Amino acid sequence: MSRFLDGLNPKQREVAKTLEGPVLALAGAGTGKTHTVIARIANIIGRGTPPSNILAVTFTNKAAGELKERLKKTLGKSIDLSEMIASTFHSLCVQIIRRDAKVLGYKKAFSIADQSEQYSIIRKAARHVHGCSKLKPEDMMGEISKLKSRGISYDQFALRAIDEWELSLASVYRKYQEALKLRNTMDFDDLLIKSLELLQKHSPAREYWQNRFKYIIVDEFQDTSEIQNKLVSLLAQKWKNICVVGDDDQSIYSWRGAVPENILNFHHKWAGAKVVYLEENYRSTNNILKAANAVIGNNTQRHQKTLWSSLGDGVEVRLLEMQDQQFEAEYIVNEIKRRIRDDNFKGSDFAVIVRANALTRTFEAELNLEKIPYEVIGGQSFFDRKEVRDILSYLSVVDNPDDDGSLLRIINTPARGIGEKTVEKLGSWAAAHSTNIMDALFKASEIGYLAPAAQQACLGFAAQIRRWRNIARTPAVDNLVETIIGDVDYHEEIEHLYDDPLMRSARMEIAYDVGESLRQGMKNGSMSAFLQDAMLSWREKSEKKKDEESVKLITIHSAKGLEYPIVYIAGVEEQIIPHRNSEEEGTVDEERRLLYVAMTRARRELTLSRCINRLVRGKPSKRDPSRFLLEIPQELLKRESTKGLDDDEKEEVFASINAMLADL
DNA sequence: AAGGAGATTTTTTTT
DNA sequence: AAATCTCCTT
Repeated sequence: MSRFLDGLNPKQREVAKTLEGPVLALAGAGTGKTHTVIARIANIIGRGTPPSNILAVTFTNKAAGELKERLKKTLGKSIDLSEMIASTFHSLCVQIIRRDAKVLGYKKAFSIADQSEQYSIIRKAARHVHGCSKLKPEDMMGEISKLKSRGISYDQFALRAIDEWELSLASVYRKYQEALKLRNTMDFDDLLIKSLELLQKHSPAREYWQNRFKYIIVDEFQDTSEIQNKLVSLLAQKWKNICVVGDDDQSIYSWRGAVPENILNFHHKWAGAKVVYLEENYRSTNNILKAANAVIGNNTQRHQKTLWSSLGDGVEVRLLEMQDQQFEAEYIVNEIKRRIRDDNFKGSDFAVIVRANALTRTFEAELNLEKIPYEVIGGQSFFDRKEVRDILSYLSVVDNPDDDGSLLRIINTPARGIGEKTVEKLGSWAAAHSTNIMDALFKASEIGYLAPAAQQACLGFAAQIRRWRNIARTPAVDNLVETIIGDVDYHEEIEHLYDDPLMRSARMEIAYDVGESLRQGMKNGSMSAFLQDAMLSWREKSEKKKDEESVKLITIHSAKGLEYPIVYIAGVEEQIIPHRNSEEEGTVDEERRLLYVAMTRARRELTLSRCINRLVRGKPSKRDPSRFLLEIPQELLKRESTKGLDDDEKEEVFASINAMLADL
């Protein structure tokens, strides 16, 4: 018996030791899923399989990194895991595509379009399609993305379009794809589609990857899309050693094309699959589980699972009923502060979980005020900052000349006399000569209808780009970011944007940080790889490692898979959860799962909170408690309230709570 | 071309 | 409330 199976319960052991053939592990929240997966992989390697023959697909790149870390600890330093692929579907696909980009008709230095670029392409495409110019690009993008995640091409969609609108959409879809192709760019969906296409049509690629992956593990299988399922099925076709792990109760990404049917039907698709239920929860106390089970029990379409734990009942689940969001934040932050100071807790023991990013604002303000270190996970962050985006666009322009999107972003940032009119002319010239905007920029002198001053500006910028491109081929690429910042006088842009000198230096710092990441990235890959990687994991990369002790502010979606000793779920109100856009039949179930996911993050203490009044987009509004609160047996909830108090009374309540806590 | 006032709209969630 | 867009002036 392998030593890696020690300390697993019988069910977990079943998953970790059944290496041959398909395995489905239905693992409830907190049932030691990751632990089991690690034991399984360690077991595979322990029996002599080289790590390069293993593929572990996780939901985020961060999870992939942690998986490898923990595996390294389990196996010891002597085992080299660098050839084992642990990544998201999207990162895996980038690797598959990069190896055979030419076969697919892309250049190796392809770019990956982020959401804002997707929107801008859609907007442009829709302008010329009858009836679409008024529609919101977000809505169209959503529809198109859904089609793509089901593997439906624009041709297929056009053929079965049932009305005018669908025909128009098909046309936008087509234009969108063509524009991406011209830019040598793929969007997130394309990464999956093109990989699948490659594997289906190009047998050398298929054989290479099928041979390579003798053992495949897919985590969070409930959140895979149709195309992801197809992809992984194809990859596993040769050896059929596929182990999927997931929990239908935690399926919260249907809006991104996830189909829970993948996990519900796995054992039909893979005949003879071993199905294992993991139900013993090692994370939460029974009071928390009882409340969570009560909520999720209201969903009908699910694998019946009942989590239980041997950790005892623990303290009661609380429900705070607060006057407004200001009270809510003060009450919770005050409590956190007190308990850090008096009860020997660290900030990192606490998480405030919310349905939507915007709800973290009040908490941020309050935590700032109380000088408690905190961290917003997800949200707006490093790679989303203008400075980072700008610099990455410069690099992308150097790396992929077809990337019109990035070029347009920085063509006049900082201002260099290439204004709107000029850009428009460059665009039409490029279109007329069926080339990219970069080409137009370089050939500005041939464009007669360009103003002389504009021509000069274009040629000047083109010369700079040429220079950077030469540098990119030399070891001096390590300092390319600094060179660019100097050449374009990016300081000017920053000075222009911010008046506060402190802010200015902070912003410049951010820009230079990209230089550091580039240096790191160049150590083990090309600039293309660095940029592609940045696009796929910018959220995770943005987390500053400084504050291990900080309170976490986090959305439910980002909190999936994580756990915290003490959890507050703020804003448990109608319109928020279930969200106002998800009140139709069928979508409420997913909202319920969201609350379930949030509740099951808690290890020791769980506090739900709702407000009576809340400012919604600047307007005060009366709030109703979430319908899900009524699904929790009331005797499980301990209520605390600041309903209808004025400021003085509020102070009193806080004081008495503090006194009470001090006594404990 | 660039800046600013005023109007308008809005992510729910993320690879 | 905040971010984005429109239109207007310089």
